[in-house]
Amino acid sequence: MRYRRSDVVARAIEVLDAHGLDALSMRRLAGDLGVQPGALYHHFTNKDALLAAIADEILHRGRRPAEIMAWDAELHLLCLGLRDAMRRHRDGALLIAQVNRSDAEALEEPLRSALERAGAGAQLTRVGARTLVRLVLSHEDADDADFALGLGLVLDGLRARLA
Amino acid sequence: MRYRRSDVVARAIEVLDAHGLDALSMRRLAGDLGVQPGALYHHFTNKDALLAAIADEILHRGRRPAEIMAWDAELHLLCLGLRDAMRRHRDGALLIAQVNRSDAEALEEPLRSALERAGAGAQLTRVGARTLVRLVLSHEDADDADFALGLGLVLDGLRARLA
DNA sequence: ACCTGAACACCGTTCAAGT
DNA sequence: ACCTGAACACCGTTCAAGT
Repeated sequence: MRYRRSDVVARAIEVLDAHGLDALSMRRLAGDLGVQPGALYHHFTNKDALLAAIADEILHRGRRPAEIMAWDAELHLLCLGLRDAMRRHRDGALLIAQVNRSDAEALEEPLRSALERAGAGAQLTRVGARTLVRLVLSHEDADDADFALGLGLVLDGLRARLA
Repeated sequence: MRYRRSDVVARAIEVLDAHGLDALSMRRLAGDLGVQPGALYHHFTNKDALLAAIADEILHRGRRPAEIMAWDAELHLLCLGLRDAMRRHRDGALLIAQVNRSDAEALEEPLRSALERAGAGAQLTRVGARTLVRLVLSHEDADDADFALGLGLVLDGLRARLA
């Protein structure tokens, strides 16, 4: 048997979409790939590393090119993009939230730079980016109108402090 | 061996505080209580039911009496109370968030009634309560000043729509 | 009613040994 | 370098049988 690291991630995403995060075990994945469980540890130091690689793949698929626009419009767009990337996969929000607990920087970074360009101080940048990311991650189940309203609440608060 | 349902919950909270949510297994808990694993299933239908009972206990310990005050001050106080209850226990936010995924009503209800008294419509009540609860649950790690700012952002948005 | 004993069907992870 | 085989140390849950 021979396979690449990226094959493991690709197959893992298929398992995720078809059966959910609970079914995504190292043993099952190894079985699907026709390999012994221990073999996966040659490509990933542990399960968290595999989940991080999956999250990375899911998020990079949903990347959009940077455009020049107002800071609040950019934040809005970034949040919608993150939401879309999550929602393309079963348990996407659950997976991203789990990975985000040990590495919050990656997801928050684009939001931070938009807030900094808007003239936000260190605290408002930190709290604004974190609040928006967690809002997206925790509203996977909400419909689009409810999500837009929730996002609007936070953006209003930011506008009141940055206008 | 003889013990009550409440003994199981009490001991579970001790395990939680001392060793974290990962260490809180049915088997370990049974061992601590000097009982076979299967015995716990006479008091709780499954592990989720036990976790729900623990969450219930943690939240009821942090209950405060209702007072007459402005709706935004009440929302602020309810969120602080929820945050305090969570933070009294190791992995408190993680536990509550997990239980909240299958039963969101219980936590949101007090916030909903405050928003309704403020004259919010059905959508704003629903989204406002959900956003605030999830904000609290996702900011366990933030310090008090950052949390207050994050809460202020959302409350500003609500005020802009309810003033 | 409440618990034991024992099983069933799983996990993540490690590691000597093979190729 | 990459994988197998086999083990270690765990899980949640069920259920006949005992008291």
